Amino acid sequence: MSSAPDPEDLTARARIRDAAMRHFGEHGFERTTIRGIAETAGVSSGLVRHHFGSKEELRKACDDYVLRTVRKLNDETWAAMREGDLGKAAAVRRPSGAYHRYIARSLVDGGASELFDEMVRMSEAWLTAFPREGAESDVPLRDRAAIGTAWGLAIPIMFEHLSRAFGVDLSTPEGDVRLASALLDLYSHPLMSPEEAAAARAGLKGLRHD
Amino acid sequence: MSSAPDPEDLTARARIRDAAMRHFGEHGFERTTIRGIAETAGVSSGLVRHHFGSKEELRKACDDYVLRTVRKLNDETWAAMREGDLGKAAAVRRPSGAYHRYIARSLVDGGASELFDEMVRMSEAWLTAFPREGAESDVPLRDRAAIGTAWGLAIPIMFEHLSRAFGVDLSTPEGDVRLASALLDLYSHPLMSPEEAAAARAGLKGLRHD
DNA sequence: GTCTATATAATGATAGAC
DNA sequence: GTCTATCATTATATAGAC
Repeated sequence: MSSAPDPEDLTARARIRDAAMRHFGEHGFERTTIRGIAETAGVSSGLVRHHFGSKEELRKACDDYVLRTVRKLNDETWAAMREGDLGKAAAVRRPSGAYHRYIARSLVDGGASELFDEMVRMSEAWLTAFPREGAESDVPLRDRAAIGTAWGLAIPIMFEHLSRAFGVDLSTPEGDVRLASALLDLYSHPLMSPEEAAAARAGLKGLRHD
Repeated sequence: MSSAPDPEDLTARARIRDAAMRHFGEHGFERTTIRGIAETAGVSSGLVRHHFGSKEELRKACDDYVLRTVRKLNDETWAAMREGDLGKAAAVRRPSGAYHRYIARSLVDGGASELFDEMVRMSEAWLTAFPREGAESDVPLRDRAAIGTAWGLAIPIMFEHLSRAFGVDLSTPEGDVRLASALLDLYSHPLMSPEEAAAARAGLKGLRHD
């Protein structure tokens, strides 16, 4: 899916980082062992230390790499949209399984603040470039972008749960279409009528906070 | 916010479980130590073992408790809706901070499958009881309920990130209103126009899966 | 750049006294 | 029901050879 590997890749350092990302994503930071990463990367634990110093530094390297990758994907999506190639734009945005779990974990561990903030800024740019019709809301753009980002991330974060609920492995082509269809349906139809929203808003006003 | 504590609470056993939920939620399962839980609960580590046998069993007890709590909240929401008390329904649904992080972690660790599945069933019931207008979609109810559940959970899961993006602590009354307003806005306005959705759907069809 | 071997610290589990 | 003391395991970090 595009995104040629960095030149610095293919090296032992890159293999270690990729293995780390997989282990962190699958087992979480704490349960992941340097020895396990080393084994997956086909190197010794000593070499991991040599390249990254500590487990914590290794995580930072992974965070940086993910951030760079997301930026690149965003740029590619803009390019595809400028060319009017919607299919390509969708393909680029399609989440690549390798980063899914790592991002999900990282987000919940609280370590991916930079990534989240950047994605909110990206969402703001998208919402500005493609405003929905009849949009004269008093809700700040930033707020909508933030929730949009959270909703977008909810998919990779709960990927396994969603697959189970759908009854299909969403990482397969069939599952992918099912997921995209459902998302498109939800994105193009409001979940509440204007009346329901007004009623809820009114109910909100009379709310006691305890 | 309703939900009187279980009768079995107030005991050392309950204090341990509550402390465990806090520690698991804040630091994750692996990083949490039995000694730390014991200290927070004001008991010895030996007593934790006495009551729950092992760390894993303790986690299961937490999962059960959360599941029971979510069921109770759902029932209370139905009751409030039947009474037409929308404000109360909103108040009940308001996430209680104590379970937020625990649920978020649990969901990402893959341990809360039962909870997620139950919430999807609850969402199906809600979507059935309150169908949106003009709903003659070929997208299965279950699929929409699953994504709706994931979106709903995205808020507590990324609570800190959202607070940072909003520039307000969303657990405060002011933040709460900001969040609810934004959610209401997004729920009552489609993010895509029918034309955009159709174009995206068409783009999806011509997609190569690699 | 890469490896082996070791030191040190922390943890879950356990046993047994009160 | 509740506690203290101890064992066995495991992982990071380190040192140093090749």
